Order: sequence, then C-alpha cells, then structure tokens
Amino acid sequence: MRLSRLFFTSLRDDPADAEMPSHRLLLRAGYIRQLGSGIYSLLPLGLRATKRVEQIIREEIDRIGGQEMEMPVVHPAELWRESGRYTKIGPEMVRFEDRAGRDMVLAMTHEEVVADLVRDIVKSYRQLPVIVYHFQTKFRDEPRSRGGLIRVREFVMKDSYSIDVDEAGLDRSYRLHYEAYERIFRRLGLETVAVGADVGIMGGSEAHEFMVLNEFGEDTLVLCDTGDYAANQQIATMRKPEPSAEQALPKEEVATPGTTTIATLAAFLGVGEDRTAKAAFFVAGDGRLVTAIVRGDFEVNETKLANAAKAVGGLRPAQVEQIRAARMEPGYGSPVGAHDAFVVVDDLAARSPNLVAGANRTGFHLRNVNVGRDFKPDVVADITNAREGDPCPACGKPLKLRKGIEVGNIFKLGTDFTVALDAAFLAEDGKRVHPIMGSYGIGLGRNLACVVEAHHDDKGIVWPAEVAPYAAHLVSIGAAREPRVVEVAERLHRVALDAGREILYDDRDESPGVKLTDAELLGMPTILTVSPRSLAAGGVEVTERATGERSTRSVEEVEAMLSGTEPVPA
RNA sequence: CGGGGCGUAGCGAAGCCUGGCAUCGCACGUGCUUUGGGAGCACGAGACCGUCGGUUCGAAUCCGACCGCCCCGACCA
Repeated sequence: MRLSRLFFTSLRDDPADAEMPSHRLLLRAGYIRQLGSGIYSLLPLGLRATKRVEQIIREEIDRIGGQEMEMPVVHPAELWRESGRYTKIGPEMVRFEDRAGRDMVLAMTHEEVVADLVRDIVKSYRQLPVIVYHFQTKFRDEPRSRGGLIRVREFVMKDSYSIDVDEAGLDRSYRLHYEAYERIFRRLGLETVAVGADVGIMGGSEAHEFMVLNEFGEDTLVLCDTGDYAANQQIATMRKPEPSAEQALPKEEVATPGTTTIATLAAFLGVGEDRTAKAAFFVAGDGRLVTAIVRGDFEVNETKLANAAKAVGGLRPAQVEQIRAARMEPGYGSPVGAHDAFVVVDDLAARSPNLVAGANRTGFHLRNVNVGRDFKPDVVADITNAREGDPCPACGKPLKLRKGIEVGNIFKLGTDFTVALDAAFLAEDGKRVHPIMGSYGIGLGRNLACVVEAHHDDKGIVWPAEVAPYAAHLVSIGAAREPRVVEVAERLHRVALDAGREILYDDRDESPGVKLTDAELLGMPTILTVSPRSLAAGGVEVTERATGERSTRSVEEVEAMLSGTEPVPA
C-alpha cells in the first residue's frame, strides 16, 4: 500500500481530549476518527489491525469447535420481552419502532437470538453440544463512554454461545473458552489475569473476566500475590478481623455535633472507626428503602449488597426525603427506631459489639448499639469491599487492589434463556430438557486499544507481529536525488505485492524526518529504509521497531524476505 | 443523572476579563531551493468564532437558553 494513496493523515500534535496512550496514538497515527461520543470510524489502517485481532480470535474459537455465523443487529422487541430483559434492561438499550409501528431494539448482545435459533433447530440431544459465534456490532447507550476505544457505545464483539445437554457439558464448554481466551490474549501480546466476576444482567452461576492491568482501568481487581485469589472487587471476599469479645453494654445517647462522616465522628469521640457503624441508603425496585450497615472502617459494596437484597429488587441511591420517611436522619442514621426499611447488615458489623451508630436525630449518636438487640436485620451477609492489605480469603496473605480493563468475559448462563423461550430438546430418555447455555465475549476495538496500551513507546505504536496491519514499512529517502532509490523501493514493494504480503510503502515526497517519524508512529514491526546512504552501504537498512536494532541487508536478501522464501522479519 | 472543564481553519492554541478589521504555529495549494530525523523563502487558499435568541451604533468577547465533546462520579457484559 502506497502511503501517498492511503486514506489517512497523521497528526503532529496530540489531540486535546485524548488522555490514554492508546487513544492518543490511534488518533495521531490515523487509525481511528471519532464521529460522536463513544462512536468511532475505523480508518483503513485501523480496520486492518482490527481484522488481524479478529482472525486470531476466529482461529482460536474455531479450534475449540466454534462455528461462525452471523446474527442481526436489529431485533424485534418481542424476543426481548420473551426473555424478560426488555423491561429488566434500562435506557442503555436503544428502542425504536419500524414503519409499521413494531417495537424494535438494537442488539446489545445475542443470547435471545441464539436461544430462539436453538428452539427452532435443536430437537435432540444428539445435536449437542454446539458452540456458535459471530463478530457483530453491538450498540449500548452507555451513560458515559471514555478512553477512546476502551469504552464506546458502538463496537464489534466476538460473542460465542455454548449449548449443552447438562452441567458437565457446560463446564467443558466453559473450560474450552477459558483456554481459548488464554491463547488469544497471549497471541495478542496481552498479559491478562482471569478474575471471578459478578454475573450482572446475564444471570447464571459463574463468570470470569479477563483483565489487563492498566491505570486507566474501570474495574478494581482484588489480587493475591501468591496467585491463589483473583476477583473483581464487585464480588471479592476477604478474611475479616475478629471483633472484640465484650459484653453488650446499655445503649446511651451522646451529643456529636457536626459529625456527619465516620472520620469526624470517630475523631470527635476518640474511638477507632472500627467501633462505629456506617449506614448507606438505597431504594429498591419495589420502592422500599434498603439500609445497609457496615462497620465504619469498611465500605459498602453495592454489588454484594444488591445480591444480598435480591428479594427486594434493583437498587438506586436513596433521596433524603425517602430516608426521613423511614424515620432515619441522613448523617446520623441507623436502623434503631426506624420503620419500614429493609435492613441488610454486614456479617462483621453484626458480630461487633457496642458500636457507635446514628441516633436518627441531627447532632446525636448512640453508643453501645448491638445488632439484634437494638434493631433486627432482615439479612446478614458479607456486603463490604475488600480493602488493600486485607487478608486473602484463600491464604491470609495481604490482598492487593489494582485497576484493570476487561478484555473478555465468560459466563455460565444456565437455562434462564432456554427456559424463558422454552427451547427444549428430547433427551435420551425421551424427556424434554432445556439446554444449558454459556456466553463468551471479546470486544475487538477494546482489545486493539489494549494492545496499543501494552505495546508503545514515546515515538509511537509498536505492534506485535501478529496484530500489525502490515509486516513492514518501506521508506524511501532521497528519491528525487537518486533514481536508484525509487527503482529499488518500487521493486521491493512489487515483490511483496506479488507474494501476496503487502507492505506499507511510504512513497511520499516528504522530508526524511517526516517519513521516519511517521514510520515510528505507525508502528509496523520492521522499517525498511532505502536511501542513497543505504545503497552505498550495500542495500537496505532494516530496523526492528521493537528493539531499534538496525542492520544493512542486500536488496536480494530483503526481496527474499518479502517474497516469503524467508520469514518476513518481525 | 450529579460535579468540573472545553467548543475560534484539518490539528494545537491566542484573543473573551476591559465589545471596535479574525490572530499565531503546524498542516494544505503553487513556484524555487532543500533532502538521513517533524526543511527554507515567496505567494496563496481555508473560519456563518457550536446553535438560537437578547443587550448594544457595533458581539468571538456581555446576558439567556440549547446543543456537542472531554474528565471525575453514578452506571455498565
């Protein structure tokens, strides 16, 4: 590909609103352009790199028996009503009507369509197991997109779906994907850690997220150095300290003016934060107020809380009026004397005696509050966030908190979708059975961005060979002065083309500085420089982008490399 | 949705406070020179100053509303 013809332009200056290296570099090097918030065009270079990511994924999913197909982006809303997600999912799903007034949605994911196809096609256990997958556009109207390609609203995802006869089959499909993902990320040059994760709107029983550690990551990971524990903070557990063993003392009210936070309260009373109870207020799907109580030295984990309070439905932060309606006072709140609130207490707080808790009266707290004696919890569960340094639940060593970007996920869905759509097959014993599904996603653009995050330097992108849009970047220098430069460069380009291994050829009439700088910015693994100087030195200067290592090879040698009789240097 | 910030040429910015000819660098076009690390000179093209409304003799500048984008939070497979 001649750079003079390529639909592309590089930017000399960093775009003002790009913060992450991948965003900055993909923009500057002419791989992507933004159309709107969270909506990007892939320019020719960007598409080529994405196709290479796609091909790696395709090969690895094919290898575990996946069958590629393609499902639509626009779905009849009816299908989503059948699964129950039409109402369960909020405004992140785009809904509209077609000309006939039928309700339609833009696909956020494809479990419904797969279940619908299974209902149509799978009649017998003999047809299972099956893994199907496709690369398809998803649209999710995220409340906030960010980080260039890291979090967008429209993106292409590889989503695969396993359909199995029983749990053992699902375990196998899940394991196959786990292993395929490890191979995919290794080939992409990404170091990942698989963490246990919340199942979210997918439902089901088990999920892992493959995470790349990155300071711009949106998820917090809880990791143990020994490698025996890794989980998303949303579900991470830890060993909790043993509360002091003491007798329950009589409750007493104490004036604590201006202490609306645990820190100010503990300081005012001269006690540790671990001797206080913290209240957080939410409103459940059914409108009830949910009060979460944790010890003051811990924080409420909303995912765990939502799972513990499942009985009352999804949670939203409560308004002041709603808290007061339940006879509690924000800043000085506790379930003592409250009414009509669903109370979830953390297991540690429940076991900790004589805590300081809100008196539900501005400027006052209660000493020696004891859960069970002074108020009754509806649920006692682990609802706190793991903290840096908390003991690992597996081995007791201190846990670490790290930021990560989710590059892939795998879910055990179970039979939720097949039951909802009544997709069933006849088992060996003649009984109607709902197959068990799994779903497995990898976002292409996000992975591309993560590759750049992991493979760049101060000059530009440094593509791993497997992802590079072109294996080599040929630069001609001094072409105007020396006809032989053009001759050699053109011949090398021709040779590569004829061998079906197209390279990027900078034939532009630009200064050497511009061309070399662009070559480094664009990031192909090998830079081939043809100039009067290189010809005088015996041929073509070959630079490995990753190491900066340079050597001069004869024209014939380079021709051989490009025509494939020798591997293309990488 | 809450908090903060920003919208001036393709990119990056100044001008706005204190109203009075639309400014700079890079990029772009033409010509000459130059050619191994973002070249030089000359000439040139390119902006309804995000949109709408208001104030004013006069608005990029002041006021109001709206739209868009970025960052933090909430949210999220």
